[in-house]
Amino acid sequence: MDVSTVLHDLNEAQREAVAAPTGNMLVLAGAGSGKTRVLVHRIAWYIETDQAMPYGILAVTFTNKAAAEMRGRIEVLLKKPAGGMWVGTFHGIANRLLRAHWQEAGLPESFQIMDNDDQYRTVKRVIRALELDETKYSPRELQWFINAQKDEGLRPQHINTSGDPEKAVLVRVYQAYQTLCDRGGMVDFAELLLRAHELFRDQKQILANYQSRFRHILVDEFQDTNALQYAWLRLLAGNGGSLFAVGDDDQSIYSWRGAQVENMMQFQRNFVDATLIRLEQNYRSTANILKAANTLIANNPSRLGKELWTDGEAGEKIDLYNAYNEHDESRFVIDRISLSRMKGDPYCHHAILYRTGAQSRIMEEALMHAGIPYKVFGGMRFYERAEIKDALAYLRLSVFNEDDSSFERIINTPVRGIGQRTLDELRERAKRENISLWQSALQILQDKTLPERALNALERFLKLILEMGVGIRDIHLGEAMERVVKTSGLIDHYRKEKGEKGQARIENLDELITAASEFDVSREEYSDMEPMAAFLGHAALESGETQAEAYTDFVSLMTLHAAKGLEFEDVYLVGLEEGLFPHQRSSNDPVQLEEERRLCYVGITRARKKLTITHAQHRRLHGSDYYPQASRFLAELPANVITEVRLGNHPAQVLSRKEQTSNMTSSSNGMNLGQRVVHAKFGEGVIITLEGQGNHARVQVNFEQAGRKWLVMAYANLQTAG
DNA sequence: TATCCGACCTTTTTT
DNA sequence: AGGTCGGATA
Repeated sequence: MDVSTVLHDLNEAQREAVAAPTGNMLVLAGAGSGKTRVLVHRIAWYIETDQAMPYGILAVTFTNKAAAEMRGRIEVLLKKPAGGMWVGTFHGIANRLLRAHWQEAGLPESFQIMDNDDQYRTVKRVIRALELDETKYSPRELQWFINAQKDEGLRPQHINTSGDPEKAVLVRVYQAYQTLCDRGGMVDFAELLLRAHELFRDQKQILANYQSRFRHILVDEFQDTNALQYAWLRLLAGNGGSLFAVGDDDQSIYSWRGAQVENMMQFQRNFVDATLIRLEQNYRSTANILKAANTLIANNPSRLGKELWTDGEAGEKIDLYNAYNEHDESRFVIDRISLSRMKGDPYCHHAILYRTGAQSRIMEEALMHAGIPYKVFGGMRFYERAEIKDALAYLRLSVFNEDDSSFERIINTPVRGIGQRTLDELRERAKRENISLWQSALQILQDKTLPERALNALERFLKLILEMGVGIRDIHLGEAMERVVKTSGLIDHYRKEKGEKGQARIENLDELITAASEFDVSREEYSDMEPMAAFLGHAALESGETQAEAYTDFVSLMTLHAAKGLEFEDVYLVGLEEGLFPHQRSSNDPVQLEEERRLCYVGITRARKKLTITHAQHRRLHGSDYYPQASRFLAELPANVITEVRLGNHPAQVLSRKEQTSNMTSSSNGMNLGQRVVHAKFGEGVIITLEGQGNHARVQVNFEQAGRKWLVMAYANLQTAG
């Protein structure tokens, strides 16, 4: 292939980035500016100009999907497989490193990867073992705490509790959790990164080897990197390497899970020779859509700065519809989609994007009612399903008896008469003797410290696992999986579950057997792993992308977060209301508010041809009524690219009588939702929530001056106003 | 020991 | 409103 092919079809800024001399570079790539294209072409450029072999290139992404796409596009461009090149997620690459250097990393050879759910259960076990009050120390929060520490690269001993007894407890849980993980050879997601970082930091020889191998490192979505990922990259890049980082600070929407946009600013300080290139020409959206996006995001004070432009058409204006309520909103959206479809646009050109997952239901109902095919993205993934995790736990336990978390998961699934008493005894002894649950069970069987019944049940369980494990490492993965599913009793167990759910679970178990038989252990990235470890790692790290079946036409429904990186002809951005978007929990903090705005920016820039925004005057949420104000983001959009949609027939007339009456009903106190009231101290406001009856009735009022207050009707002495 | 009921909570999600 | 989780109950 000719080098010119690599530079062909690129704009000036893209070409500059692709053909820049080897060195550190930060590419500020706006939405739709050909970010992946630049990454892929940069790699091809290295190879075609003989600056690098595929063997010397490392490309890192955040999702498996992005990694797969990148690899695919590179191979298309090079017209050959890119053997020897590492393309993967941070976690996938960390896993690969740790499998190859498990000894130096201080891990057992076949360490297990825990997913979120495994981690949650383990944290919970630790809290119980430490006899802490679960209501005071919630497992969720502790899990979050532990991950936040790891994301910062902190081990328990590094954390300064500075005499804070509360924090000391958190650290104690972290410590106990880590001890438990280490004993069972369990590695959580953050631990993968932490160990990979420590490996490079502490093993100079290993680091030197990889530094001399990967002279060319490329990172996608750089704005999403956390402290640890960036530190790891810096170690690997060292002084002589070249780090090509592509990102967009305006699309940083994951700070709440540790991503640090500051890494982009930091990059230029850490790599003083680094060049900065901006990709601002947009190939996706119309000029009107870009104008809206640019104007909105300009309200964020802390940006690197960038303005998208296109040489394409202005396009249609953005439609804005103020719905009567959420049903009217969904009806409006679905009517529009039907109309568009009649004009010849397939359903798959349409996406409905929302802030919170709870908003999908109303849309789904309306779509179902209208008989429009749709798909909700971002539900439970294949390998996260209970039945799949059960089967994998059997597999793990049969291979590695000491795996406590698998033991806990399946000891009584299906129910086999092993109850709380037995479990307590098992845990108690395991803790006392500092042994695994399996060993604890063996001892109990020997000492007969439980009633006959329980002992029998326990013995049957151990025998089952032992028999299951005979020679299981030596047979094909598919056969192993089949044996596990067939002998575990899971099929019968799930057959008893009523409804279609049980049937679906059994089908999933069948699919798991298929997945195991078809799993390709010969892939290059698994070269340092045993087949079983490779498969289990795959199950944890690639929890089964919710992939659309090919050749089917459907409307896509997803959260704004899930929409990042995607594009659609027609985008419906729904629920643009204060409290919902920006979300209540972000509205009080300027930093979080900026992130909400970036989220809105992401949403707007998903649209190619047409953007429609909706908000409702009245919305039922978590069982109570809200009369939200329009989102502040609407006021930040330029008026000259917006068309306010007024329907010929007023929405209220479309409502059924039942809906009208239910919405008009006033409470027993003569107060209505949305009613303006006066309070002696707080002044004027609007009732936004009504709860309870008579003397117990409480209202939430949004006061113009004093903000939101909860008041008890019996004491508040509210007067109606306006 | 298994099942049922009610209290509680409710942003975003990848690995 | 709807799902989850833990405790109470049969």
